[in-house]
Amino acid sequence: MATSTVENYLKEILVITLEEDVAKVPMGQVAKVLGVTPGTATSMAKSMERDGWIRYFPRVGVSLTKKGRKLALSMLRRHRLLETFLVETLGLDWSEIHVEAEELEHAISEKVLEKLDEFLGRPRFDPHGDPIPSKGGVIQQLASMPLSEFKKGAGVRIESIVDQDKEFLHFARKSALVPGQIFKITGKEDCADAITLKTPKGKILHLGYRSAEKILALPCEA
Amino acid sequence: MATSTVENYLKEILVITLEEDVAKVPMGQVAKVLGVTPGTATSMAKSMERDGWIRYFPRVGVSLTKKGRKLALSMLRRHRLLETFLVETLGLDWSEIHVEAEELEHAISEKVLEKLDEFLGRPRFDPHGDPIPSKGGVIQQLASMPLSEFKKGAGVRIESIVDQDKEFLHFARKSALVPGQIFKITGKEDCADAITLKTPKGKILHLGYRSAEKILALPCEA
DNA sequence: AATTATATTTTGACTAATCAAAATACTAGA
DNA sequence: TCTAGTATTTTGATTAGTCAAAATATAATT
Repeated sequence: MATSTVENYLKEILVITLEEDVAKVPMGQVAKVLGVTPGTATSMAKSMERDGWIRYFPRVGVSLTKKGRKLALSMLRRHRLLETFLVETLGLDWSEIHVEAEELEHAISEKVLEKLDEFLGRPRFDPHGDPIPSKGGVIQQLASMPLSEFKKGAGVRIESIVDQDKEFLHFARKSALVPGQIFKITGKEDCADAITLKTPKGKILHLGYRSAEKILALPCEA
Repeated sequence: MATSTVENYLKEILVITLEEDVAKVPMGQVAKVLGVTPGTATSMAKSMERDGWIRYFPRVGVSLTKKGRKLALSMLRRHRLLETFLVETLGLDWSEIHVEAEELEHAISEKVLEKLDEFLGRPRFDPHGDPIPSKGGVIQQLASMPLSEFKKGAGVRIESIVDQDKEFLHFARKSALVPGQIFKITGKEDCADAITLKTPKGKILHLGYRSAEKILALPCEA
């Protein structure tokens, strides 16, 4: 039914809606995340509205219809299950899986996906720590927030890394900034825009705000 | 470089070349296996010649260039490794894997494929019994022939089923007509176009020539 | 050899997805 | 409120892949 281009648009619109908790995503942003010119995004928006995937509000933005959200969630499920497979089963590097899953998600059928899910033991989170939508399209929303927004002294558990940049992911992993890892925020200096973290084992880590904003965490007992 | 449409054309042209051992594949046949009109096949042939994938001889047919053959072999490798994965690892039904692999083969990268190959233990044959081309593009050619061409009394080992029809594959499996299975040809009646097979365990099976032609086998001690 | 049948190619048209660049609408600052 | 800047939409063009149907070439039969 939908082409893989349409699937990509839907998925990205969903991700923005979830991450920023907005109702309508402006065309500029759509164009940016999809790597196309704004004009292209506009014309896609029109044809996707014609086909009932989204609602298009000229000069404002787009939102998903029920049908569109359903497919978008299914794409997100595919993407995250595939990432899990690539890491867990095939042992690919954490920094490589995004691009690979991006391709495979359009080619894998529901049937194969279910078998894969079963094979992986029905995981609920992907290697980045992001929740995998259920088959029925339910996605667990966590109240995580960027590391930069926690107060000094807080205990945090890393939830996910909101950046697909290869180098940054590499750095993150080397620094133990991986989902599940627990830290205590031992220092926070607004003027110097620096945050200091400490693992339970006593290892110390310094981060700038720019980086700290890309790391989502949940409060937890440190 | 190549679109997945081009990849499909190349793979099908290769398969025909291997199976029928011909140098040039006529456009009608290309159109048929790819499920497009003859006109489409012709125009694709021209653009693929322009891009150096094939040689096009008007009113005669097409053949693969070195570059085209290389990619075609790589597609065949992907296809067959994926089929192996779908059966061995995910436990999909033998009759379903062709269509699934057909999609996935265009989306899987060399890197992921190598990891998959390793994970599967570098298999040399797919579930149909067809040889999997090596990474370097070498494909083992076996001197198998259709069941219908063996003489009465001959021992045979099923090599592969040359048919992707779901129903036929289903029937074949139910009748133990699977790669590796050994039979003895206990009867052959040209007029009635019937062949009788017997398993080492004594089970008896009757086949018409139409079906026997679709089953490739190697001679072996029964 | 003439005619018929079959295979192949041409032609003209269409859809999806894209870009560049011009036109337009909105927003925020002076 | 007027203006300058930014975001969005239009316009016109391009490429890949496809079809239907007409035109043409080749092969087969009488």
